[in-house]
Amino acid sequence: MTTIKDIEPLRNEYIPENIFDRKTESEQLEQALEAAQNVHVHGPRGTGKTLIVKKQLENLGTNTCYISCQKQDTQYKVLRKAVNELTSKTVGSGHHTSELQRILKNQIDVVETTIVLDDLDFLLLNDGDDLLYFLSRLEADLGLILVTANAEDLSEQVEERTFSTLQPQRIGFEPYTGEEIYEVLADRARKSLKPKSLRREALTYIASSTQNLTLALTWLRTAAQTAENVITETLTKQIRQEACQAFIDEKLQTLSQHHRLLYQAIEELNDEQETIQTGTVYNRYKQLCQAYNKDSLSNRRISDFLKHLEQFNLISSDYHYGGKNGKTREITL
DNA sequence: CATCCACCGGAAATGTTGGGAC
DNA sequence: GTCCCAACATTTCCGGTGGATG
Repeated sequence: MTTIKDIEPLRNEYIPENIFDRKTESEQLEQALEAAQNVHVHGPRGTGKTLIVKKQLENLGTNTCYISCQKQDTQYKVLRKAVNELTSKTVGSGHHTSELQRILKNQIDVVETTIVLDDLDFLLLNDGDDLLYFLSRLEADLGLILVTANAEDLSEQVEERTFSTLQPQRIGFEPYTGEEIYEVLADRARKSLKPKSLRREALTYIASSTQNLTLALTWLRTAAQTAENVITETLTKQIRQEACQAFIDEKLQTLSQHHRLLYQAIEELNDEQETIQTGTVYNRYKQLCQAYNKDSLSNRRISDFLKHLEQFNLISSDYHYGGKNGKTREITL
């Protein structure tokens, strides 16, 4: 016995035919693109940025290219991906960045193009704004959609001259309200679940518990997979932890094993003590590496990895220098 | 007020991988 | 193969940082 008719609409990657929420933002985006303006889309995680942007791409008359900077976190990788997607050429590694720049430029000169850089935070953090500078210098029909979850004001992260050339129009995404979450969940549930397999209160409970649509969907999906034949409020309450865990696992999956060990170290310490400092985290991480027979990375490197976890909202940290406290308090979210 | 703690984060150094030309 | 050259991941080095401590 199962409640699921078609799991697809409950997946995070699913792009529905019709999107009835985020109307204002969609229209803003559409207008900006029609006006050949660059756009900076900003908002917390799980507010539908990626979905809206992808949906807009479908309706665009130009050559388009979607790049997630979570994976493509250097100028070279982004260029390579763009070249591979936009042109007939395929390039591997071992080339000059300038060579890829030239290929891309030639392509864009000929065909009107729109490039999305999703999760641009990661690229900026890892590789600076060299790529943006290059893109801003192209005198061609290139539309840029820059998506960030953390960098609220791009002018602070990007060099003055680059920013002033790009002049991106900023479109802000606010967190979903409980009603909006409810609406979306209900819509997805209609498409994916068998009739009468879902209690209204279950949805209400999820919708009132989180503003993050990705988490809400993961939660509903977990519930659907667990339920015997009907998803009740009680069940959704019961599997809350499990759903959160699934949500976290999904995020960690895109990162390296060292990130996962690091996260595990923080989790363990979080159960044991109140405040956690970087040093103790690093020591625990090293122990875990030993237990799993893995070589550990240096603390300098781990410091960067902690930033990655922060970017994903997996941990939050208070930075304070000096005193007898070094730097961080990590709290699982 | 000087000193120290315990880490931050930039920059250079090192090691690894893959590409193209010969 | 071999040589040289990039990109990239990671390490090494080192100059801060500012409240706590004496």
